[in-house]
Amino acid sequence: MDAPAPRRTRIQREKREVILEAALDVFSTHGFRGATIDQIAEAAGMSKPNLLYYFRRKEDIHTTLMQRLLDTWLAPLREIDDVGDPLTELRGYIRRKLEMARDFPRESRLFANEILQGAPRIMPMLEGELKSLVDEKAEIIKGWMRAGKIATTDPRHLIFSIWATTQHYADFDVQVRAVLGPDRGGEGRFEDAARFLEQLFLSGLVPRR
Amino acid sequence: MDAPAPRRTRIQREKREVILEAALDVFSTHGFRGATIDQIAEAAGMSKPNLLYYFRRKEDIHTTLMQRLLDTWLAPLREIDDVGDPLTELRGYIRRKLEMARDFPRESRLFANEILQGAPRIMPMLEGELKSLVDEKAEIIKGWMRAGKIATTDPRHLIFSIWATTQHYADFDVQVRAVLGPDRGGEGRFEDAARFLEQLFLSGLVPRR
DNA sequence: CTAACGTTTGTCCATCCGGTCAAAAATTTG
DNA sequence: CAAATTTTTGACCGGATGGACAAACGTTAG
Repeated sequence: MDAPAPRRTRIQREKREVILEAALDVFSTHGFRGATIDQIAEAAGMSKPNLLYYFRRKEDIHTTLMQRLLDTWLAPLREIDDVGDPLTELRGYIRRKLEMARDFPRESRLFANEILQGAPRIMPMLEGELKSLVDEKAEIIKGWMRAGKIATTDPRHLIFSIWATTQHYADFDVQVRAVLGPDRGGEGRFEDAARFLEQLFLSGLVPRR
Repeated sequence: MDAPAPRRTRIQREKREVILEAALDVFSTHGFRGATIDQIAEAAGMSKPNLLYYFRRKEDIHTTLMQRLLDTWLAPLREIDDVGDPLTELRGYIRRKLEMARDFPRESRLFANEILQGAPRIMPMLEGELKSLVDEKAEIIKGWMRAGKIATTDPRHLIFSIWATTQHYADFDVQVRAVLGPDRGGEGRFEDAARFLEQLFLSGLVPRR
Protein backbone atom coordinates (compact mmCIF):
# COMPACT_ATOMS: atom_id res chain seq x y z
CA MET A 1 0.00 0.00 0.00
CA ASP A 2 2.32 2.70 1.30
CA ALA A 3 5.85 1.41 0.73
CA PRO A 4 6.14 -0.21 -2.67
CA ALA A 5 9.41 -2.07 -2.07
CA PRO A 6 11.84 -0.91 0.61
CA ARG A 7 15.01 -2.49 -0.81
CA ARG A 8 17.58 -1.99 1.95
CA THR A 9 21.26 -2.61 2.23
CA ARG A 10 22.80 -4.55 5.07
CA ILE A 11 24.00 -1.35 6.73
CA GLN A 12 20.57 0.21 6.43
CA ARG A 13 18.93 -2.77 8.06
CA GLU A 14 21.42 -2.79 10.92
CA LYS A 15 21.46 0.94 11.55
CA ARG A 16 17.70 1.19 11.49
CA GLU A 17 17.55 -1.42 14.23
CA VAL A 18 20.09 0.47 16.31
CA ILE A 19 18.08 3.64 15.90
CA LEU A 20 14.78 2.00 16.81
CA GLU A 21 16.33 0.47 19.91
CA ALA A 22 17.69 3.84 20.98
CA ALA A 23 14.43 5.59 20.14
CA LEU A 24 12.47 3.13 22.25
CA ASP A 25 14.58 4.16 25.22
CA VAL A 26 14.12 7.86 24.63
CA PHE A 27 10.48 7.93 23.54
CA SER A 28 9.37 5.68 26.39
CA THR A 29 10.85 7.95 29.04
CA HIS A 30 10.18 11.38 27.53
CA GLY A 31 7.18 10.89 25.26
CA PHE A 32 7.10 11.97 21.63
CA ARG A 33 7.34 15.71 22.14
CA GLY A 34 9.75 15.41 25.01
CA ALA A 35 12.21 13.36 22.99
CA THR A 36 14.69 15.12 20.71
CA ILE A 37 16.40 13.76 17.62
CA ASP A 38 19.73 14.68 19.16
CA GLN A 39 19.00 12.50 22.19
CA ILE A 40 18.09 9.54 20.01
CA ALA A 41 21.10 10.06 17.78
CA GLU A 42 23.40 10.22 20.77
CA ALA A 43 21.88 7.06 22.27
CA ALA A 44 22.29 5.37 18.90
CA GLY A 45 25.91 6.47 18.67
CA MET A 46 25.62 8.57 15.54
CA SER A 47 25.22 12.18 14.42
CA LYS A 48 21.84 13.77 13.91
CA PRO A 49 22.13 14.16 10.12
CA ASN A 50 23.28 10.58 9.95
CA LEU A 51 20.20 9.42 11.80
CA LEU A 52 18.02 11.51 9.52
CA TYR A 53 19.56 9.68 6.58
CA TYR A 54 17.85 6.50 7.81
CA PHE A 55 14.61 8.04 9.05
CA ARG A 56 13.71 11.25 7.28
CA ARG A 57 11.44 12.53 10.02
CA LYS A 58 11.19 12.08 13.77
CA GLU A 59 7.64 10.93 13.34
CA ASP A 60 8.74 8.13 11.02
CA ILE A 61 10.75 6.58 13.84
CA HIS A 62 7.82 6.77 16.21
CA THR A 63 5.38 5.35 13.69
CA THR A 64 7.65 2.43 12.86
CA LEU A 65 8.04 1.74 16.57
CA MET A 66 4.30 1.83 17.22
CA GLN A 67 3.51 -0.44 14.29
CA ARG A 68 5.92 -3.10 15.49
CA LEU A 69 4.74 -2.68 19.06
CA LEU A 70 1.06 -3.35 18.49
CA ASP A 71 1.68 -6.75 16.98
CA THR A 72 3.69 -8.09 19.89
CA TRP A 73 1.60 -6.18 22.39
CA LEU A 74 -1.64 -7.87 21.45
CA ALA A 75 -0.12 -11.31 20.98
CA PRO A 76 -1.06 -12.52 24.50
CA LEU A 77 -4.70 -11.60 23.96
CA ARG A 78 -4.75 -13.31 20.56
CA GLU A 79 -3.66 -16.53 22.22
CA ILE A 80 -6.83 -16.77 24.30
CA ASP A 81 -8.66 -19.74 22.92
CA ASP A 82 -11.98 -21.44 23.32
CA VAL A 83 -10.49 -24.86 23.87
CA GLY A 84 -9.04 -25.67 27.28
CA ASP A 85 -10.23 -24.80 30.75
CA PRO A 86 -11.47 -21.16 30.97
CA LEU A 87 -9.89 -20.40 34.34
CA THR A 88 -6.59 -21.87 33.16
CA GLU A 89 -6.85 -19.83 29.98
CA LEU A 90 -7.41 -16.58 31.87
CA ARG A 91 -4.69 -17.37 34.37
CA GLY A 92 -2.33 -17.94 31.46
CA TYR A 93 -3.31 -14.60 29.93
CA ILE A 94 -2.65 -12.75 33.16
CA ARG A 95 0.70 -14.48 33.52
CA ARG A 96 1.74 -13.65 29.96
CA LYS A 97 0.74 -10.01 30.34
CA LEU A 98 2.66 -9.71 33.59
CA GLU A 99 5.72 -11.24 31.95
CA MET A 100 5.49 -8.66 29.19
CA ALA A 101 5.36 -5.88 31.78
CA ARG A 102 8.47 -7.38 33.35
CA ASP A 103 10.40 -8.05 30.14
CA PHE A 104 9.27 -5.14 27.97
CA PRO A 105 8.61 -2.20 30.27
CA ARG A 106 9.79 0.34 27.71
CA GLU A 107 7.27 -0.90 25.19
CA SER A 108 4.55 -0.65 27.83
CA ARG A 109 5.50 2.92 28.67
CA LEU A 110 5.71 3.89 25.01
CA PHE A 111 2.17 2.65 24.59
CA ALA A 112 0.98 4.31 27.79
CA ASN A 113 2.47 7.62 26.73
CA GLU A 114 0.64 7.46 23.44
CA ILE A 115 -2.72 6.65 25.03
CA LEU A 116 -2.30 9.23 27.79
CA GLN A 117 -1.89 11.96 25.21
CA GLY A 118 -5.10 10.97 23.50
CA ALA A 119 -3.66 8.38 21.09
CA PRO A 120 -3.18 10.99 18.33
CA ARG A 121 -1.22 8.61 16.13
CA ILE A 122 -2.86 5.23 16.74
CA MET A 123 -6.52 6.07 17.20
CA PRO A 124 -7.52 4.21 14.01
CA MET A 125 -5.84 1.06 15.27
CA LEU A 126 -7.68 1.29 18.59
CA GLU A 127 -11.05 1.63 16.94
CA GLY A 128 -10.27 -0.98 14.32
CA GLU A 129 -7.86 -3.77 15.05
CA LEU A 130 -7.95 -3.52 18.85
CA LYS A 131 -11.71 -3.15 19.19
CA SER A 132 -12.51 -6.10 16.94
CA LEU A 133 -9.98 -8.29 18.72
CA VAL A 134 -11.50 -7.42 22.09
CA ASP A 135 -15.01 -7.95 20.72
CA GLU A 136 -14.00 -11.39 19.51
CA LYS A 137 -12.41 -12.44 22.81
CA ALA A 138 -15.25 -10.93 24.82
CA GLU A 139 -17.59 -13.28 22.98
CA ILE A 140 -15.48 -16.26 23.96
CA ILE A 141 -15.49 -15.15 27.59
CA LYS A 142 -19.24 -14.60 27.47
CA GLY A 143 -19.60 -18.16 26.27
CA TRP A 144 -17.69 -19.36 29.31
CA MET A 145 -20.01 -17.38 31.54
CA ARG A 146 -23.12 -18.77 29.92
CA ALA A 147 -21.69 -22.26 30.38
CA GLY A 148 -21.17 -21.51 34.08
CA LYS A 149 -17.42 -22.01 33.82
CA ILE A 150 -16.62 -18.59 35.29
CA ALA A 151 -18.62 -16.02 37.19
CA THR A 152 -20.93 -13.83 35.14
CA THR A 153 -19.62 -10.31 34.74
CA ASP A 154 -18.68 -7.77 32.08
CA PRO A 155 -16.02 -9.41 29.86
CA ARG A 156 -14.68 -6.13 28.48
CA HIS A 157 -14.12 -4.64 31.92
CA LEU A 158 -12.48 -7.90 32.90
CA ILE A 159 -9.99 -7.41 30.08
CA PHE A 160 -9.46 -3.79 31.15
CA SER A 161 -8.69 -4.87 34.69
CA ILE A 162 -6.12 -7.38 33.48
CA TRP A 163 -4.47 -4.75 31.32
CA ALA A 164 -4.51 -2.21 34.13
CA THR A 165 -3.12 -4.42 36.89
CA THR A 166 -0.33 -5.98 34.84
CA GLN A 167 0.81 -2.90 32.94
CA HIS A 168 0.85 -0.99 36.21
CA TYR A 169 4.07 -2.80 37.11
CA ALA A 170 5.77 -1.41 34.01
CA ASP A 171 4.17 2.03 33.70
CA PHE A 172 4.25 2.94 37.38
CA ASP A 173 7.44 1.06 38.14
CA VAL A 174 9.15 3.92 39.96
CA GLN A 175 6.15 4.34 42.23
CA VAL A 176 5.92 0.61 42.90
CA ARG A 177 9.59 0.51 43.83
CA ALA A 178 9.35 3.61 45.98
CA VAL A 179 6.41 2.22 47.93
CA LEU A 180 7.84 -1.26 48.35
CA GLY A 181 11.21 0.03 49.41
CA PRO A 182 14.62 -1.51 48.74
CA ASP A 183 13.85 -4.86 50.38
CA ARG A 184 10.50 -5.75 48.79
CA GLY A 185 10.99 -3.69 45.64
CA GLY A 186 13.79 -5.80 44.18
CA GLU A 187 13.56 -8.65 41.73
CA GLY A 188 10.98 -10.50 43.79
CA ARG A 189 8.24 -7.98 43.19
CA PHE A 190 7.01 -9.65 40.02
CA GLU A 191 6.61 -13.00 41.71
CA ASP A 192 4.71 -11.32 44.54
CA ALA A 193 2.54 -9.58 41.98
CA ALA A 194 1.89 -12.83 40.13
CA ARG A 195 0.79 -14.56 43.33
CA PHE A 196 -1.43 -11.67 44.32
CA LEU A 197 -3.09 -11.27 40.94
CA GLU A 198 -3.78 -14.98 40.66
CA GLN A 199 -5.58 -14.90 43.97
CA LEU A 200 -7.43 -11.67 43.21
CA PHE A 201 -8.79 -12.79 39.88
CA LEU A 202 -9.66 -16.26 41.08
CA SER A 203 -11.32 -15.73 44.42
CA GLY A 204 -11.20 -12.07 45.38
CA LEU A 205 -11.01 -10.86 48.94
CA VAL A 206 -13.79 -12.72 50.67
CA PRO A 207 -12.10 -15.03 53.14
CA ARG A 208 -12.55 -18.73 52.60
CA ARG A 209 -14.32 -20.47 55.38
CA MET B 1 10.37 26.80 54.94
CA ASP B 2 10.59 28.00 51.35
CA ALA B 3 8.10 30.83 50.99
CA PRO B 4 8.28 33.15 53.99
CA ALA B 5 4.92 34.88 53.50
CA PRO B 6 3.29 35.04 50.07
CA ARG B 7 1.14 38.12 50.59
CA ARG B 8 -1.08 38.23 47.51
CA THR B 9 -3.63 40.69 46.23
CA ARG B 10 -7.14 39.67 45.27
CA ILE B 11 -6.26 39.80 41.57
CA GLN B 12 -3.19 37.66 42.11
CA ARG B 13 -5.17 35.03 43.93
CA GLU B 14 -7.81 34.92 41.22
CA LYS B 15 -5.46 34.95 38.24
CA ARG B 16 -3.24 32.27 39.72
CA GLU B 17 -6.29 30.02 39.98
CA VAL B 18 -7.21 30.68 36.37
CA ILE B 19 -3.68 29.84 35.28
CA LEU B 20 -3.52 26.65 37.32
CA GLU B 21 -6.84 25.52 35.91
CA ALA B 22 -5.64 26.15 32.36
CA ALA B 23 -2.27 24.54 33.05
CA LEU B 24 -3.96 21.42 34.37
CA ASP B 25 -5.67 21.07 31.01
CA VAL B 26 -2.50 21.55 29.02
CA PHE B 27 -0.04 19.62 31.18
CA SER B 28 -2.35 16.64 31.56
CA THR B 29 -2.72 16.17 27.82
CA HIS B 30 0.77 17.07 26.61
CA GLY B 31 3.05 16.38 29.57
CA PHE B 32 5.51 18.89 30.96
CA ARG B 33 7.83 19.16 27.98
CA GLY B 34 5.01 18.94 25.48
CA ALA B 35 3.16 21.87 27.00
CA THR B 36 4.11 25.42 26.04
CA ILE B 37 3.66 28.60 28.03
CA ASP B 38 1.85 30.09 25.06
CA GLN B 39 -0.72 27.27 25.12
CA ILE B 40 -1.33 27.74 28.83
CA ALA B 41 -1.56 31.51 28.46
CA GLU B 42 -4.04 31.17 25.63
CA ALA B 43 -6.15 28.70 27.61
CA ALA B 44 -6.05 31.09 30.56
CA GLY B 45 -7.09 34.00 28.36
CA MET B 46 -4.03 36.16 28.85
CA SER B 47 -0.75 37.03 27.17
CA LYS B 48 2.43 35.10 27.83
CA PRO B 49 4.28 37.93 29.61
CA ASN B 50 1.19 38.45 31.72
CA LEU B 51 1.18 34.82 32.76
CA LEU B 52 4.89 35.03 33.58
CA TYR B 53 4.07 37.88 35.89
CA TYR B 54 2.15 35.46 38.10
CA PHE B 55 4.43 32.45 37.71
CA ARG B 56 8.00 33.34 36.90
CA ARG B 57 8.87 29.97 35.40
CA LYS B 58 6.98 27.21 33.64
CA GLU B 59 8.24 24.77 36.21
CA ASP B 60 6.72 26.84 39.04
CA ILE B 61 3.25 26.22 37.61
CA HIS B 62 3.86 22.51 37.37
CA THR B 63 5.29 22.28 40.86
CA THR B 64 2.38 24.17 42.38
CA LEU B 65 -0.01 21.89 40.55
CA MET B 66 1.72 18.73 41.74
CA GLN B 67 1.82 19.87 45.35
CA ARG B 68 -1.90 20.55 45.42
CA LEU B 69 -2.60 17.34 43.59
CA LEU B 70 -0.96 14.96 46.01
CA ASP B 71 -3.07 16.10 48.92
CA THR B 72 -6.40 15.48 47.24
CA TRP B 73 -5.05 12.45 45.44
CA LEU B 74 -4.20 10.57 48.58
CA ALA B 75 -7.29 11.66 50.50
CA PRO B 76 -9.29 8.50 49.72
CA LEU B 77 -6.51 6.30 51.04
CA ARG B 78 -6.20 8.39 54.19
CA GLU B 79 -9.86 7.74 54.92
CA ILE B 80 -9.33 4.01 55.31
CA ASP B 81 -9.92 3.31 58.92
CA ASP B 82 -9.60 0.46 61.34
CA VAL B 83 -13.13 0.83 62.65
CA GLY B 84 -16.00 -0.52 60.59
CA ASP B 85 -16.29 -3.64 58.50
CA PRO B 86 -13.12 -4.34 56.48
CA LEU B 87 -14.90 -5.39 53.29
CA THR B 88 -17.13 -2.32 53.47
CA GLU B 89 -14.10 -0.17 54.09
CA LEU B 90 -12.27 -1.52 51.02
CA ARG B 91 -15.38 -1.32 48.88
CA GLY B 92 -15.69 2.31 49.89
CA TYR B 93 -12.09 2.97 48.98
CA ILE B 94 -12.53 1.44 45.53
CA ARG B 95 -15.68 3.47 45.00
CA ARG B 96 -14.01 6.71 46.03
CA LYS B 97 -11.02 6.07 43.80
CA LEU B 98 -13.25 5.31 40.84
CA GLU B 99 -15.22 8.49 41.47
CA MET B 100 -11.98 10.45 41.43
CA ALA B 101 -11.05 8.89 38.09
CA ARG B 102 -14.45 9.94 36.81
CA ASP B 103 -14.51 13.45 38.27
CA PHE B 104 -10.83 14.37 38.07
CA PRO B 105 -9.40 12.64 35.03
CA ARG B 106 -7.01 15.49 34.28
CA GLU B 107 -5.46 15.21 37.71
CA SER B 108 -5.05 11.48 37.21
CA ARG B 109 -3.34 11.96 33.87
CA LEU B 110 -1.10 14.69 35.23
CA PHE B 111 0.04 12.28 37.91
CA ALA B 112 0.43 9.41 35.45
CA ASN B 113 2.54 11.56 33.15
CA GLU B 114 4.85 12.42 36.00
CA ILE B 115 5.30 8.81 37.12
CA LEU B 116 5.70 7.51 33.59
CA GLN B 117 8.63 9.82 33.04
CA GLY B 118 10.34 8.56 36.14
CA ALA B 119 8.82 10.99 38.66
CA PRO B 120 11.69 13.49 38.26
CA ARG B 121 9.90 16.15 40.30
CA ILE B 122 8.06 14.19 42.97
CA MET B 123 10.36 11.29 43.77
CA PRO B 124 10.95 12.54 47.34
CA MET B 125 7.22 12.60 48.01
CA LEU B 126 6.84 9.04 46.75
CA GLU B 127 9.59 7.73 48.99
CA GLY B 128 8.46 9.81 51.93
CA GLU B 129 4.83 10.79 52.31
CA LEU B 130 3.37 8.18 49.99
CA LYS B 131 5.42 5.26 51.23
CA SER B 132 4.71 5.90 54.88
CA LEU B 133 0.99 6.32 54.21
CA VAL B 134 0.90 3.02 52.34
CA ASP B 135 2.94 1.35 55.07
CA GLU B 136 0.46 2.55 57.65
CA LYS B 137 -2.61 1.38 55.74
CA ALA B 138 -0.95 -1.91 54.82
CA GLU B 139 -0.62 -2.60 58.53
CA ILE B 140 -4.33 -2.04 59.04
CA ILE B 141 -5.14 -4.38 56.17
CA LYS B 142 -2.77 -6.97 57.55
CA GLY B 143 -4.64 -6.79 60.83
CA TRP B 144 -7.88 -7.56 59.01
CA MET B 145 -6.23 -10.56 57.40
CA ARG B 146 -4.90 -11.88 60.70
CA ALA B 147 -8.39 -11.53 62.15
CA GLY B 148 -9.78 -13.57 59.25
CA LYS B 149 -11.95 -10.70 58.07
CA ILE B 150 -10.55 -10.75 54.54
CA ALA B 151 -8.48 -13.25 52.56
CA THR B 152 -4.78 -13.33 53.32
CA THR B 153 -2.71 -11.75 50.59
CA ASP B 154 -0.14 -9.01 49.98
CA PRO B 155 -1.72 -5.74 51.20
CA ARG B 156 0.60 -3.50 49.16
CA HIS B 157 -0.14 -5.28 45.91
CA LEU B 158 -3.80 -5.06 46.82
CA ILE B 159 -3.47 -1.30 47.01
CA PHE B 160 -1.59 -1.27 43.69
CA SER B 161 -4.36 -3.21 42.03
CA ILE B 162 -6.98 -0.77 43.27
CA TRP B 163 -4.95 2.16 42.01
CA ALA B 164 -4.35 0.47 38.67
CA THR B 165 -7.90 -0.61 37.94
CA THR B 166 -9.56 2.65 38.94
CA GLN B 167 -7.05 5.08 37.43
CA HIS B 168 -7.16 3.08 34.22
CA TYR B 169 -10.55 4.63 33.47
CA ALA B 170 -9.02 8.10 33.57
CA ASP B 171 -5.55 7.50 32.14
CA PHE B 172 -6.58 5.15 29.34
CA ASP B 173 -9.94 6.76 28.75
CA VAL B 174 -9.56 7.07 24.98
CA GLN B 175 -8.72 3.39 24.73
CA VAL B 176 -11.62 2.39 26.95
CA ARG B 177 -14.01 4.43 24.83
CA ALA B 178 -12.58 3.10 21.58
CA VAL B 179 -12.95 -0.49 22.72
CA LEU B 180 -16.41 -0.09 24.20
CA GLY B 181 -17.70 1.78 21.17
CA PRO B 182 -20.27 4.58 21.07
CA ASP B 183 -23.06 2.58 22.72
CA ARG B 184 -21.27 1.12 25.76
CA GLY B 185 -18.61 3.83 25.99
CA GLY B 186 -20.94 6.63 26.99
CA GLU B 187 -21.79 7.84 30.46
CA GLY B 188 -22.72 4.39 31.69
CA ARG B 189 -19.20 3.05 31.57
CA PHE B 190 -18.36 4.13 35.09
CA GLU B 191 -21.36 2.34 36.57
CA ASP B 192 -20.41 -0.77 34.64
CA ALA B 193 -16.87 -0.44 35.91
CA ALA B 194 -18.07 0.00 39.49
CA ARG B 195 -20.20 -3.12 39.30
CA PHE B 196 -17.41 -5.13 37.74
CA LEU B 197 -14.73 -4.01 40.20
CA GLU B 198 -16.95 -4.69 43.19
CA GLN B 199 -17.45 -8.23 42.02
CA LEU B 200 -13.80 -8.75 41.09
CA PHE B 201 -12.43 -7.60 44.41
CA LEU B 202 -15.03 -9.37 46.45
CA SER B 203 -15.29 -12.80 44.90
CA GLY B 204 -13.12 -13.00 41.80
CA LEU B 205 -13.95 -15.16 38.82
CA VAL B 206 -14.63 -18.55 40.34
CA PRO B 207 -18.31 -19.22 39.69
CA ARG B 208 -20.53 -19.59 42.72
CA ARG B 209 -22.11 -22.98 43.00
C1' DC C 1 -6.03 65.12 42.08
C1' DT C 2 -1.84 62.70 42.35
C1' DA C 3 1.64 59.71 43.79
C1' DA C 4 2.44 54.95 44.60
C1' DC C 5 1.64 50.57 43.50
C1' DG C 6 -0.15 46.74 40.83
C1' DT C 7 -1.16 44.88 36.17
C1' DT C 8 -0.72 44.28 31.18
C1' DT C 9 1.45 44.38 26.82
C1' DG C 10 4.73 44.71 22.71
C1' DT C 11 9.19 43.90 21.73
C1' DC C 12 13.13 41.56 21.95
C1' DC C 13 16.67 37.84 22.84
C1' DA C 14 19.15 33.40 23.22
C1' DT C 15 18.59 28.80 22.84
C1' DC C 16 16.75 24.65 21.22
C1' DC C 17 15.06 21.82 17.77
C1' DG C 18 13.55 19.58 13.43
C1' DG C 19 15.26 19.35 9.20
C1' DT C 20 18.34 20.57 4.76
C1' DC C 21 22.46 20.48 1.93
C1' DA C 22 26.67 19.90 -0.18
C1' DA C 23 30.80 17.91 0.22
C1' DA C 24 33.88 14.42 2.21
C1' DA C 25 34.65 9.64 3.40
C1' DA C 26 33.75 4.88 3.01
C1' DT C 27 32.04 1.02 0.64
C1' DT C 28 30.52 -1.68 -3.14
C1' DT C 29 30.72 -3.00 -7.92
C1' DG C 30 32.69 -3.75 -12.44
C1' DC D 1 42.29 -0.06 -9.62
C1' DA D 2 38.60 3.07 -10.75
C1' DA D 3 33.93 4.37 -11.23
C1' DA D 4 29.55 4.29 -9.03
C1' DT D 5 27.06 4.17 -5.00
C1' DT D 6 26.23 4.48 -0.22
C1' DT D 7 27.24 6.50 4.22
C1' DT D 8 28.82 10.19 7.29
C1' DT D 9 29.66 14.79 8.69
C1' DG D 10 29.90 19.94 9.49
C1' DA D 11 27.65 23.90 8.58
C1' DC D 12 23.57 26.03 8.22
C1' DC D 13 18.41 27.57 8.31
C1' DG D 14 13.83 28.88 9.94
C1' DG D 15 10.61 28.52 13.31
C1' DA D 16 9.28 27.58 18.03
C1' DT D 17 9.96 28.39 22.80
C1' DG D 18 11.25 29.99 27.53
C1' DG D 19 12.02 34.02 29.42
C1' DA D 20 13.53 39.30 30.17
C1' DC D 21 12.35 44.17 30.11
C1' DA D 22 10.73 48.59 29.94
C1' DA D 23 7.05 51.23 28.92
C1' DA D 24 2.08 51.83 29.11
C1' DC D 25 -2.07 51.28 31.51
C1' DG D 26 -5.16 50.71 35.54
C1' DT D 27 -6.24 50.97 40.42
C1' DT D 28 -6.11 52.56 44.92
C1' DA D 29 -5.04 55.29 48.96
C1' DG D 30 -3.90 59.71 50.89
